Amino acid sequence: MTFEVPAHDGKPPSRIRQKNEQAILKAAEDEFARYGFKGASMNAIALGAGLPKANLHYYFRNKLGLYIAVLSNIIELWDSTFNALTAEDDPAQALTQYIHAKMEFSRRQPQASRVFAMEIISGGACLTEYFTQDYIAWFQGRAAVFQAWIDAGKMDPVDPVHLIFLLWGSTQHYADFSTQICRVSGRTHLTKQDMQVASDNLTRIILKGCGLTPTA
Amino acid sequence: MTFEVPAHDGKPPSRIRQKNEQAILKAAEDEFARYGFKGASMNAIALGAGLPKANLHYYFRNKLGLYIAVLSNIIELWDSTFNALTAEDDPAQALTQYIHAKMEFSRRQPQASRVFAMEIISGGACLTEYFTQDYIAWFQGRAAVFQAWIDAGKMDPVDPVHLIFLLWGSTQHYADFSTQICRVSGRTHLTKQDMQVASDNLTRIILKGCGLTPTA
DNA sequence: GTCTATAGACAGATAGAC
DNA sequence: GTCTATCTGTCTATAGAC
Repeated sequence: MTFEVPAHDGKPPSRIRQKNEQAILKAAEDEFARYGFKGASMNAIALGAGLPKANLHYYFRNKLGLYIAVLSNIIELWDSTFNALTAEDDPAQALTQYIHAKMEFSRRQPQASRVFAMEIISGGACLTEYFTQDYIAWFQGRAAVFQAWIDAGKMDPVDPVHLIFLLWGSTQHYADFSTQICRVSGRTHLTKQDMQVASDNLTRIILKGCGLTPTA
Repeated sequence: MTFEVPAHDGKPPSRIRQKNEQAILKAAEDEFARYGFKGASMNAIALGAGLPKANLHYYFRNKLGLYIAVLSNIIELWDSTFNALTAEDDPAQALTQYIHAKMEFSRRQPQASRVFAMEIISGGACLTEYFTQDYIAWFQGRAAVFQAWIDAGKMDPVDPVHLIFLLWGSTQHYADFSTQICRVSGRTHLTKQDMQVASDNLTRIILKGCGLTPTA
């Protein structure tokens, strides 16, 4: 899961370096979320970070290196949340928490979700080394948690793999498609309260749909 | 819902014109689905359509005009499917059919779904004239169908608006994120059978989650 | 209607002074 | 570490011959 590409190695990062790298990564996230890898402009990222364009190439080898760095940050965040689920958990409680965590992520870091979405929609060429055999094994291990719940009679025998896609698709939709959601519901942005209502509805339907009783 | 931008007006379209326009629209759909509006290249579209680059500007005013034409085709297709739902329908049967129709759309026209997804993720600037007051009214009318089912005691009192987002997000996920779905499940592409299994699982969970009994 | 040639803007990347 | 100036290639769009 680690394919960070540091521009320079060995030396301990100075305070200036850390601050500038963070500013660049933030500006890059916004630009890549809006235009994807190919459509993004290094010049626009430099402007957003408040630095001359040449400095980007000092901190990151090139456009692709910067893009990979942004993607890595996102993916680590996602995987750690999903790893919290275990076969020993109560499925109703665990799924409620997971849906809530994913929705919180969609609320707080929508740009990160969008960069990932754009990359996948574009064919995911930059993630070929991420989707390794190790990743497939990891995913199957995650699906096995759901299967364990089913085998223990704790939930309906739904297809675990498709349940995962349902969880991912429905929660990320609130980050990736928030523009559409706002327009049709006459909002300028999704508030914390809007997201709470959305999260509750989603939890209610999915839990009941899997034969689970909501937790108090 | 109609903002087609013909490059030339009045005259009846010749056979050559129709054929070339179709070839351009198809190539444009592929290019825009992969790179979004800004990242797409008119040169690549021309290559894909088997025409010199200058001919694109003969048939379409400019890059934006071509993009709008592609987007229009997509949106008309989506809306007509959603319009099929009425308050008089049996909700279980209607939702089953709608999910199936949306999944069929994700299977047969994934590129169209991706162009729309990219546009929304990018902020939907090109769709501002699409999301009018008329559209909001239309969307509320659609949500009212679900509310009618609820008021008639035919289904659980879920939030109709969020149910719609769930239906859209979960079905479009199979078009937009098919790359990721294929990678984690070790497939090269999603077969008709894969999509049938996905559709059945989705229908099962959502129907039960809304307090509906699957139709025979 | 078709296609070659090209204009003019902007892309990513780098050299080299400070 | 920072920043100006610039190189090279690609972008959209168009002019004008056929």
